[in-house]
Amino acid sequence: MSGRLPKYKQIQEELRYQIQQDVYQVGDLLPSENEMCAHYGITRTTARKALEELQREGYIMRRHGKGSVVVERRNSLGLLTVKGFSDVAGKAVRNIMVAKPHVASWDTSFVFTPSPTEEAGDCYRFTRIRCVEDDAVLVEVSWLDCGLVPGFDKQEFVNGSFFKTLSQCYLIEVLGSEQELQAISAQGTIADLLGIPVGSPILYIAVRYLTNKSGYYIYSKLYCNTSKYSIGNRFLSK
Amino acid sequence: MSGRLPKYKQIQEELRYQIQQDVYQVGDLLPSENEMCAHYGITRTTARKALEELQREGYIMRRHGKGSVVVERRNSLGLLTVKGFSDVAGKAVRNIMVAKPHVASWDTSFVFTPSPTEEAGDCYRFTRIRCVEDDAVLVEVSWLDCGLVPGFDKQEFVNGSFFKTLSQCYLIEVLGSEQELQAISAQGTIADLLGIPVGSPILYIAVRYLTNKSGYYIYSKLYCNTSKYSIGNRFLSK
DNA sequence: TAGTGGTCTAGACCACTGG
DNA sequence: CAGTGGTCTAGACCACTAG
Repeated sequence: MSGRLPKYKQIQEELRYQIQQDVYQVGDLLPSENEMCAHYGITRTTARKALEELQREGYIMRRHGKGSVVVERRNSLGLLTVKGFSDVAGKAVRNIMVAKPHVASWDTSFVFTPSPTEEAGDCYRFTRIRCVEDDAVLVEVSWLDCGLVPGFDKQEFVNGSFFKTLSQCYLIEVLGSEQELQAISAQGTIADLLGIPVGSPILYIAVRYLTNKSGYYIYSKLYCNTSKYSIGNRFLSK
Repeated sequence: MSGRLPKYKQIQEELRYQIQQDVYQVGDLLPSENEMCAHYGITRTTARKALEELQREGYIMRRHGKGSVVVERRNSLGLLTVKGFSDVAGKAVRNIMVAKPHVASWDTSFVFTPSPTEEAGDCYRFTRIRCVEDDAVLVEVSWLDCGLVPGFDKQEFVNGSFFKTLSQCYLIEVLGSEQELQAISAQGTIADLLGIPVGSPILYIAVRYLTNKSGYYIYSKLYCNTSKYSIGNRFLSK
């Protein structure tokens, strides 16, 4: 097992949890790097790494000469982070499997063209709807090479999570993703699943996930009704 | 002058330039960390910092035990990086000022509400269109507090760049941004400026830029025609 | 001025990829 | 196996912020 997390990650997650639990509230300063060193018995390099990651995740803002300030978290869809859709702050999220994984052929009408190795064989394909408080906000169609995940159509999802299943059952880790965003008009099935009129503007996101199995990708098409929940994003430079 | 760039930044920019110039092509390996240490006379920490930044920018992909691989750059809008819209790989980008900076009142119909300090006074407002090869793809309406940039309506843009002007004339640095994305239908003026039929689905992005002047922000509304150029994005974890 | 984060050095051990 | 990147230590000097 690769098992144990690096120290900086453990500390990062502990701090993130404390922010989520309001131990540190918006505007508060996190402990300084030196205080963290003393508290955890680590060096500044490790403390900094944890804090830099938290900044990248949008939980804090670091200011030279001042410290690490907890920043306001927006009430919008978890977005585009690598692992996809997860937390809409404080709201109940539900997933509905519309079409269970089944063998299909590759869809070619797509921004990302499958690699030749992939296109030669079949793929598994499945469709889910993501709801926030009973509003269907996202239709997600995903597919991946059959060779990558043998028996995937008979495999139960671990905790209902696709990525957890990949990691725990197939040792596949997602290293990153590429996305293309477009505004389009909702058509038949999609409009239907989202419960909106045909022709409504929706956000279409084509995603290609990079995995640790080189040459193999995971593809998703997301159709998102942004009328109630917009897609939030935060970037911090420096 | 704060002037000189840190070593890691210099190296990062040198490598990025070499990738852009095809000195290193897609699929190529960059020099290893140890090779870079020897070549530049630095330590691994510094070399790593440069490479991590390049990875974050989406130029390379780092693989444990293998090296730093140059990855394919997408042919889509420069996107959502902090400094906004810049390079559409290899295409001519042109900006048209539709409405020069002028004094206006705050727009309240907005995802981000101005802070009380801001709302008390007036603001400067201006509108630009961004074209890629003669296609208008983006309408951008920006505004910011009058107190932040005195005389902004009489100020020529440095190199036509809003951010350069802020930095060089007003010592304002952009530290990051928050964005909300939505798919909407194009209405009158916007449809007109983009040269598309009313009702066409477009991408609407509300942006709030964080600056080094605390309490002051810069706001933008982007209306983007994604039918020809989609918005590209890349995330790499770990 | 004291304390903070930003940069950097010079090491070390480990886990992973490839031949 | 040799070489790579991932993590970590124990220092250092500097620029920035705030009282």
